Amino acid sequence: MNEMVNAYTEAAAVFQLLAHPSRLHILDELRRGPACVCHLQAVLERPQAYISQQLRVLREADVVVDEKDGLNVYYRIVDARVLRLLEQTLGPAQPARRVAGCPCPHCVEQEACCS
Amino acid sequence: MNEMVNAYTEAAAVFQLLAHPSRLHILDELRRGPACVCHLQAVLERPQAYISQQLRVLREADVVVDEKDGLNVYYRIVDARVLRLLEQTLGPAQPARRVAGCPCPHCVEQEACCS
DNA sequence: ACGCTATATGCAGTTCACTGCATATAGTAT
DNA sequence: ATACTATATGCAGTGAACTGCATATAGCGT
Repeated sequence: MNEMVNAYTEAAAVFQLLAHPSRLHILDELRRGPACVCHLQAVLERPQAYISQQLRVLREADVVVDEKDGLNVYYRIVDARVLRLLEQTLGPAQPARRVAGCPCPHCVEQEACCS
Repeated sequence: MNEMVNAYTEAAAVFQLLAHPSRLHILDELRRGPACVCHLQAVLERPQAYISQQLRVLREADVVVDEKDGLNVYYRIVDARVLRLLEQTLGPAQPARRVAGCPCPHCVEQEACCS
């Protein structure tokens, strides 16, 4: 029976991660594809430190992983269980998108250089 | 965009309800079928007041409803979304069962009256 | 009416997560 | 080396959730 209690505790820990609007928003954005901190910062309209804090929570729970690319750090979801829960709750993932306020290479349009 | 933020807040509230081992245990037991407070009390091995507290949280969130039958109050899950999340996380519901320490009519075996 | 059982509610102490702010690290460019 | 950008970390204040305990309600049997 004790192993069952632990099962509930474990499951509760996963739900705890999702029980937060900002983290949910971050994860929903990451469902679209890997994104850097500045991207999430622009989408959530929250201070950078705040985003990093929530990302740390998700990272330490092995829900997301980070991948450095020069100055930028790209995060992506690696927990299939979380992905299923997100789909169940928020519906199918939306397509990736560029974000206005984000200066990362993925978001800055390749503009004509000599206009 | 504000309605999206609210969507995250709403979803987070649901996850918050599930982000607790005792509530998860209670809901997993209720998946087997309606159960009275004394039943849950026996299963969780927690004081009655504690069980009622958690049930109140679930009731006020419209996840469960109560139905009085004499002295006993039977609870059951009415939120399909929560049922799906439980199945996703804990697997399929187990069959109903009688519980030793529970004095309610559903659990007390109909013993031979004159033995 | 009285007592007994099943359940609900109120309240207080404690813990813990959330949030903001200041600062540290690390990579890049000049 | 210096300056700048992107991100991470540390710390403290606040508030909310968890928990336990005492008590209230409500139905049943005598």
